Amino acid sequence: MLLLRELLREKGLKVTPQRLAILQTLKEGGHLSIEEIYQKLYAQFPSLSLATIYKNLHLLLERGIITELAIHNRHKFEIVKEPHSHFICEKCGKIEDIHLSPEICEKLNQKFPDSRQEVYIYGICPRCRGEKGEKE
Amino acid sequence: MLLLRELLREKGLKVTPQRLAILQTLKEGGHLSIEEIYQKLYAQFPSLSLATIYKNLHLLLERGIITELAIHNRHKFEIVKEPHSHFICEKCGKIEDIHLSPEICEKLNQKFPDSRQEVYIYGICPRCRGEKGEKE
DNA sequence: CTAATTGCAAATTGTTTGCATATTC
DNA sequence: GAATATGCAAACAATTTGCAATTAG
Repeated sequence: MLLLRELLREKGLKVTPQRLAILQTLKEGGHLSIEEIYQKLYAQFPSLSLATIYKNLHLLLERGIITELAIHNRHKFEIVKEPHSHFICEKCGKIEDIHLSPEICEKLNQKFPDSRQEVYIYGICPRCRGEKGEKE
Repeated sequence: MLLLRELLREKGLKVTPQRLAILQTLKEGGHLSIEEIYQKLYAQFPSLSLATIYKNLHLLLERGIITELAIHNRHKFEIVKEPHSHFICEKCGKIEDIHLSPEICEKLNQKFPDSRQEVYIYGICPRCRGEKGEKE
């Protein structure tokens, strides 16, 4: 289990309540947009400014503490963790971490050594698929 | 070889010089951002407005004539063609179409039936890797 | 105490909208 | 001629910057 304050110190960043809160939110929320982070934090930090979030996300990206997902035009961020891919439901918009099978990963790595693969799978999630009364 | 004007008519869009130019540019350029399209067209169409490009790209997306690539935060567009993936050079930023091996495609389709996969491979392209005098 | 961080307001950049004019079919 | 498209300017939204006040180490 990663201690957020240590993570920050390790990377040479000061530990501030705002930073911890941003990381904590990402940790809980999984994949969040800037606006979502702002909304979630507004309750505990009415003084928190968007500028601070922007500045921090840039810093955290730079230091490799978080990554940015390119889900079409909605930027999402998540804390760096083990390599994984993403499934995006085209109906409800939910994003889920998925793990490709070892064979696929191996094949990709074989074909593109020394590279980083980002795989996005767009489809309908089980929940949306299964629901009888169409949600929308 | 696809005739752009027919493509437009098929989809119920009127054929205008601006539209043709935008499509032509995309066809030649491969993957272009809005700004890039604008730059390229400015020479032949000094009157062309960004608003027109925005409006047209939305329409073309809607009708499935073009697709949008989510390359981190730089939106790129390209004309719809056979399924393919993209390689992005982290050094020079070049984007190249790549084709995954049939085995990988098959495995992905098996694992995620009825879905669309977007695969981005980030690495250093041969040109950047090979050049002795570092470009930057 | 020093350097980094915050948060405001202003500046900048990116995108969308309304509407009068022009164009396509 | 009717419906659609263009392009301008204005509106709106997203992101960045400068800076004085505050905080972490």
